[in-house]
Amino acid sequence: MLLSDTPRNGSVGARPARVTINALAEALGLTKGTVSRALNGYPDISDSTRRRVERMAQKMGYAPLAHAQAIRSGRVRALGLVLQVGEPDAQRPFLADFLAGVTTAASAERWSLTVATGATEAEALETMSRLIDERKADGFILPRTRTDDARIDLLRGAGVPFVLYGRTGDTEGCAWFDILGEDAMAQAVERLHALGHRRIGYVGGGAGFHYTRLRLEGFREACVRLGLADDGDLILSDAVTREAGARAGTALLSRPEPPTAIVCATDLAALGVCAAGAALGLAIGRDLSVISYDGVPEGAYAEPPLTTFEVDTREAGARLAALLIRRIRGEAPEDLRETAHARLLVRGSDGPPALTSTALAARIAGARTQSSDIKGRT
Amino acid sequence: MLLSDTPRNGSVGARPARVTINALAEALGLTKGTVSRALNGYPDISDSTRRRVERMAQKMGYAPLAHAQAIRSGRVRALGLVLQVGEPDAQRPFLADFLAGVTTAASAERWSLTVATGATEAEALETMSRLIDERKADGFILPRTRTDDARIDLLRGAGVPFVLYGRTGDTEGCAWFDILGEDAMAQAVERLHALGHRRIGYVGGGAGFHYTRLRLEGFREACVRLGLADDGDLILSDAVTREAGARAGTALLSRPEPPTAIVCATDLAALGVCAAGAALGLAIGRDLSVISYDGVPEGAYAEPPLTTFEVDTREAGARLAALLIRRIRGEAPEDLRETAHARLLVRGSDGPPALTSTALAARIAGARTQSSDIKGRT
DNA sequence: TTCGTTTACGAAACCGGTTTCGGCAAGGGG
DNA sequence: CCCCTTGCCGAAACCGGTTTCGTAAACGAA
Repeated sequence: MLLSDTPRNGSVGARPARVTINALAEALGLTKGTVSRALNGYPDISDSTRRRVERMAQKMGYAPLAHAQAIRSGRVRALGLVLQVGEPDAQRPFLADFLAGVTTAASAERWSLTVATGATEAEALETMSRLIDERKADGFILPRTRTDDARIDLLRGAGVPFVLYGRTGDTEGCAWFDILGEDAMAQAVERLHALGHRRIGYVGGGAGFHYTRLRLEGFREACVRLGLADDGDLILSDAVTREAGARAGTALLSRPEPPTAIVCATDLAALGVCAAGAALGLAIGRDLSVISYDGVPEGAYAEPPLTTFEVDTREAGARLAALLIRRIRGEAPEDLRETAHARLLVRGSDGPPALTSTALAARIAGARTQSSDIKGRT
Repeated sequence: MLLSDTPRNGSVGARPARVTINALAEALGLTKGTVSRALNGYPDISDSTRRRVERMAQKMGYAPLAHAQAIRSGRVRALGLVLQVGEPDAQRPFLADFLAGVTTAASAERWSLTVATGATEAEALETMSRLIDERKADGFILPRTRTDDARIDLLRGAGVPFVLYGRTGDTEGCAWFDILGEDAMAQAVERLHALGHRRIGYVGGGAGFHYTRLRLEGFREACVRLGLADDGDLILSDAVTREAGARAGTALLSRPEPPTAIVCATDLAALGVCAAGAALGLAIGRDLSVISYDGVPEGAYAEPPLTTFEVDTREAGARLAALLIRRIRGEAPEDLRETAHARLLVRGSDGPPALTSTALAARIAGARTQSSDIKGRT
């Protein structure tokens, strides 16, 4: 043919030929149809024959080719994952762990993982369509779910199985695994309240992502439950980068009655808040407490190290893979919904308030004057 | 059959049937064999027919199923990538970029990417064998190559195409893409020399990885060329974590004649070196200069931000994918070797030396006494 | 005109599995 | 003893492609 082809078996190291179902059948004195049925649990095969086939398959090291099976069954035994790169993403440092979880769980069932990417949402959708068209995956894991998620619409429409990492608005036909971020946020408030904080600020996550909504709800619920003023002024949103976190932190600390503690929906925002606080001369963990969520590695090396809720991303990947395989095998989505808890990692960024809100406001005002003096001089 | 199967076309949204080569052939009044040959560039098809087939294929949206092609051709149009997780890895923050590069380039040729993981080298090898057995990939990208790499032996033995991200000891049959880390290290030395540094230390990378050897060579070559004392005492190795970097930094700064600048093979080690220097009361960028390599995001937020060599990981992934596809198509490995340069990112961790080595030693000795005083007190 | 080559396509085998169908033999009931 | 099940397996179709082989028609040369 025209396309350049090199037979792989050049020279000496010729690869040993694969054991096919035909070879196996011949060795057993059976037909390949019988062998196939024996291996796939058909009821019209005697137990003795089935055992004989299985033993011989084991002995000869027979493993069916997924793509050969796929031609008839339509299943390639592959999970699909389309990553949307190109926007800030707190989960990115954990990608390797996530992949480890997914692939390990998939391997256990002899499934594999097909990964693709898209720079924008539109591109991700397009990529997903292509993978569906080419049957490169039997189903998809959808990370970073939005309240209103176009990927879900696409897959629902196409009738392709999927499982969410996160929850979403319209749950019909959705299977998912999620960490209860709302519980973590509530727990953060409880902890700060117990430490003596009475004005607690909040810096939320990215707009549109469902976790943002849930975590804010968790924060609010705990505030109400503990009788803390539900002061809308202390709640800011849409901070997923250090820079946005710093802006939000500065804004919160500039309030007439600033919070003595700030809960953040993401570590990156929290690192920004800490930087903003430090820039105002505050000792994080004393003058200002910060608790956040994610467990990014950098948090451990921040000064002070970040108190945060850690997520077992690897386990999440493993659960998602297992759920998706079951979903592809036909189980109802309603039966495939799991949640887990984040684990609090107590480090150095929180503690009893060293100052009251009023005293804090004075300190901050002082720092501002000083810093503008400095600015004036340089 | 026994295995639970749900027809995907439940309810209304039944997926439109795929366009098969048979449907296409029928629409054209040709046989599927002819259509196949027309689409695959066989010479025994007239130009007019070929054009007619291509137009109709376009119109009907025909795209062959990779796994159906694979059954005959043995090619699944998939690249393989086995990640070794579970050990510290400076490249991890860039995994998403790397995958973006690989998958984008692969998609352009209608290839996909199969990802798997292994916790240890043995597990990674086993996983790779499984992928080969099950033909889940036609070839592999090997990241983080070692001077003596077991994966290369495995793939060479099995006759499976591969391409290295990095170079290796025995280059026979190897295709690769690599960044010239040795040039970066040499450039770092030149820069520091030009700034006035005369005693420059070095903290190397992980043992066994080929980049470690190359970067050290680059450092040494530049030192010799510039007439700097090739003082073995100023060279330390095997630091790929912050902690190891801190230990190495402390060790170098404890020398009788400490270096006024330290070049690091990895950013993580450099962050540790900076922390160690700061702990000794040194102003990084003045009392001690540090230049490293990788361009990890945290480097930009360190205090001071790290001067480092940035790698275009996404482009690397794209190049590797393109090279591997060509390799799988039969091109000779010797023709598939590319390199690129890292880009210097001048930030705040380097500058002219504020102190001589002797003065620095005195400062450090002073800091040590003071700190042990403090330790004694607490 | 005739005969040997090309050209260009059809027909069918093939890849490695799965699934349907049909039938033989053993077993059970009348 | 016969008939009807039932159990169990072989035979063959099938999935969606690729590749080989054969051949009719067009073409070129003698």
